[in-house]
Amino acid sequence: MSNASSAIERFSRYPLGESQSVHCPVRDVLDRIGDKWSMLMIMALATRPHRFSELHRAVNDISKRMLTQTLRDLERDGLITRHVFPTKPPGVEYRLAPLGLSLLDPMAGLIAWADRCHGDIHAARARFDGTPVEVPRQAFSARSEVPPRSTNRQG
Amino acid sequence: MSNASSAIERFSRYPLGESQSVHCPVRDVLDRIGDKWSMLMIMALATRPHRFSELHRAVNDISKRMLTQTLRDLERDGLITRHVFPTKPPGVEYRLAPLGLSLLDPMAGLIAWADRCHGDIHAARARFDGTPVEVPRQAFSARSEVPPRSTNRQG
DNA sequence: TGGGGTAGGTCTACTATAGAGACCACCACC
DNA sequence: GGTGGTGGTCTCTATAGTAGACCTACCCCA
Repeated sequence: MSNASSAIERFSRYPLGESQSVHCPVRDVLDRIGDKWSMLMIMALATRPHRFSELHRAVNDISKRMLTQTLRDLERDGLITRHVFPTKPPGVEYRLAPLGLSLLDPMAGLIAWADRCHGDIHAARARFDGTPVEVPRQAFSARSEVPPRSTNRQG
Repeated sequence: MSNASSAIERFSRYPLGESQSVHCPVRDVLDRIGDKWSMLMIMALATRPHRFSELHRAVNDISKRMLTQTLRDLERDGLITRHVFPTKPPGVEYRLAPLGLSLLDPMAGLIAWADRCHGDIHAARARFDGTPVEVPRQAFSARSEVPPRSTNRQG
């Protein structure tokens, strides 16, 4: 947590709104790699190049459609490259481009955090789900007709 | 890129498939903070506590519905806390919990990367969109009836 | 010689999720 | 006494994601 304060300073420089998204690399990049599959692809490719179906097996709950689309977007953004081998049937290999490689380091920090903290997160989640909401979320509405929303929406 | 290789080693330890997602903190955490808004909220709250409508103004293209939901999920996972002030009308303040604070550091690395590389990403994107696909993506199907997919899907 | 398997995708239909915007109750202010 | 601001919820619609059939072309096996 040493440079968290410098992080704070850095964050405060960015306008987060959509209207300035052209000035906001954060929005720009988060929209790209912050989807459900992109980081998983990068992680899979981090160790070695993968074939299409290898990736499909590695991340076994992605649909082929989303796999194709994610891979294409990643290629479009220069994070991965696509190599076709003229075998029969042709094989296609995906590998990290230098830009994608440069993402590994910052990603590793996030992964490490996830690894450290997912226990705490689960604990907090269990606590939250178990704790009845004594006052309704809607700050006004003091009317007692509305039930406390049953509190156990264990999504 | 100094510890990218250690990152690679780290990544290779994780099973990325859904079937083992209970063993995969990456999936677990990415599904939470890897959505469209969570990181933006964390960033906004990094500098100081915010009221509900302050957050809405800071990230002006989020709907109130998603704002509520994102905030609640973040609270549920122990990343932020929610404080109600008994003013008239009541005010609600959101602030980073220690767990959320600990996320700032790894996030800062990602933000810095985004800042450094979004120029390259845009360049790659323009290059990709400008480059006609000389061979159809579908590796077989050498039939020339299918047009080269018009290549300019400038999404 | 014909059927099944594999490769890398595409296409269509269905479903889950996000977004838009109305609404709520209350109060301060002009 | 109408307007705007408070923190949300609700419903409806649009968009995105999922499941799964399908495609071409080759190989192996019988």
